[in-house]
Amino acid sequence: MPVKTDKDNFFQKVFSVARKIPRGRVTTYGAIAEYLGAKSSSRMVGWAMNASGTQFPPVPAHRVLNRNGQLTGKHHFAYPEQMEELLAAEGVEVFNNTVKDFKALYWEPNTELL
DNA sequence: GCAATGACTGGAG
DNA sequence: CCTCCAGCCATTG
Repeated sequence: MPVKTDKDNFFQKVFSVARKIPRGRVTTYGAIAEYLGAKSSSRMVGWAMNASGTQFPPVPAHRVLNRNGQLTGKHHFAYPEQMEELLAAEGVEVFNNTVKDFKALYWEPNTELL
């Protein structure tokens, strides 16, 4: 398919998948990285999310957590509380920087999206 | 071009 | 689920 957008293609791919995360569900950086075919670049996913705040439409980065279901990136939002607020607004309970029943809310793009 | 950094992950204890 | 160790790779200085 005609893509050849630019070097920021990696970021766009991350944003594209992140926006497909259903409301009230969460996923991990590794899941997105794996879906992109670069599971080894899970760190880059996090880096891409760093630019999510500058992208439009806004990317639900609050639905992206680490493998433990922890809100590792909460500090990168406008304010740390925002991540919990957004998750709570979607019915996701957060306790001590960790999503409650994270395992049950876990959403894998390559499995449920397709 | 090398060194340091990071919103990470998997395995082992 | 928690902690420690080592690997991975794009971005930045």
